[in-house]
Amino acid sequence: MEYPAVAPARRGELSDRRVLVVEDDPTVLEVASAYLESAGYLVEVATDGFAALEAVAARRPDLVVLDRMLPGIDGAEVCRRIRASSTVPVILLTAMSATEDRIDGLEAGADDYLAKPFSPRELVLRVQSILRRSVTELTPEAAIERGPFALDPAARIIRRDGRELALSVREFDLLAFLLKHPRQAFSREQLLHAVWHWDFGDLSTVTVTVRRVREKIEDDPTSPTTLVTVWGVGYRLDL
Amino acid sequence: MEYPAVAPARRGELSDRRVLVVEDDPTVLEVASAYLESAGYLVEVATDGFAALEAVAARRPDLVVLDRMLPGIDGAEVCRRIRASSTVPVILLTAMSATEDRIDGLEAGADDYLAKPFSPRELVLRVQSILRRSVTELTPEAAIERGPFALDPAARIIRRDGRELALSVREFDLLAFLLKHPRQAFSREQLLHAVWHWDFGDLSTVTVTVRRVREKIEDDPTSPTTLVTVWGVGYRLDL
DNA sequence: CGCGACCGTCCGCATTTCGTAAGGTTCGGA
DNA sequence: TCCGAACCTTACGAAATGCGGACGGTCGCG
Repeated sequence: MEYPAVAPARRGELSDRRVLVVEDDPTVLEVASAYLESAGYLVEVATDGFAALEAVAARRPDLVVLDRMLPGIDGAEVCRRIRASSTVPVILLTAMSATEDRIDGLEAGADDYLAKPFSPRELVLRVQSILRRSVTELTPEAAIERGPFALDPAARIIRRDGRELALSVREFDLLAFLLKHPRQAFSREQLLHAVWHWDFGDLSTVTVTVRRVREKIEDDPTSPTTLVTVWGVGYRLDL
Repeated sequence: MEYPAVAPARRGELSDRRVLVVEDDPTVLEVASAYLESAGYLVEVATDGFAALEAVAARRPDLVVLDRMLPGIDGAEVCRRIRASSTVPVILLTAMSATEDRIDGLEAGADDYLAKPFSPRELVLRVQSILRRSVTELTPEAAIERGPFALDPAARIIRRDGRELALSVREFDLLAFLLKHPRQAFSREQLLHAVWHWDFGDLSTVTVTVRRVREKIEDDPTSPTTLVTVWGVGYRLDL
């Protein structure tokens, strides 16, 4: 079996957490964003301190990756101002591993640090580690009600006509994704990427999981009316 | 005395927080108090274990800084007794940086520890870090009534259908947390962080405590209907 | 100093999950 | 009608997951 370049988010944590990356170096920004996205996060970016503060207020990310050295306001100062109005976890990227910076960072209220140059994998690991534990700071995902289906992401429950469906982790994640994007056709590759966070792999994995979901939501699984096949393309959820 | 170069408390946030410092060495006590006060905390002091226990009960501080070496009762022992009746965060001052002490401290229920001789700056930083982290849990806790359960955080009592449950400290903390966040699925790791205040550790600790709580709240603990398992994810309290 | 409560850890077992493969079926174009 | 590709169905088995039981260490109390 083949593995993606970065460890995928853990099961049950595939929810679309938003991470704000604040970095003025385009190269670093590009690399960090790519790795975080491939780990399943929605990445938003800002290239200076003011934009960062605006983004935190407006977009309410679940976590902030913040460069210590920024044009305009200093990173630690940005961190302090974020702290003045928010408890969002902050990972500070420091130029050196000097204790001076570390103390400043602690003082500014950062939750973790990473000395540059840093490994993008390690960044992903730290982000995952913090988000895995966080409970209260996370913005709760909104419940969705569409057609006969009701999705409660926090409880990890999907109901159909009020009855709770007995779904496994994969089945839940797949159906939840489709419920968030109804009436839209997705290829197997797209689903493998969006739900499994795999960059490559056996596409029949998707086929079989679709089959299993159908078994639980279709009145007649042999002729689906809700999770339909789009021939030559993939699948679509009709409501 | 030279005045500490620590960031002052932000207005409206850290003010009014009461920190109890338990330390028999007058010099250390003086220095620590000065730094904490200049950081905006209201500092109260105790010079031995008995006075500390009394102060915790009577003054209900928001955080306790506790020397490991005390005349009379041992610091770790004081910590344990505090834990028996309170969830107030405790920072333990250990004489040496030996891992031995650290383990003892964690076992006694301390939230953090600091090796002596310590930098007063760092002490302030740790205090800030912990109080910021638990700001929501420190706000005066209101009684909650949900379904058949009634939670009285101040008295540390949980009733079910009016009958008081005989819960141990850990069991109480876990059930209380779940009662505060009903119908929401939590991973073991989240629970370990939110209830145990551990950033690492054996996840089976959570599993076992869940089992013990089930024994006391479920009609049939072998097929739970209230504290249910979310397969591949964790646990959820349904009411 | 023994007894029980508490609590973290560990082990064996049962169950569930899920990727993979293999063979059958359907679809659409020529 | 024929054919290949796309899709479906089923089954298998390794791995993951959860659970009960038990053990040992610590602490409180008589």
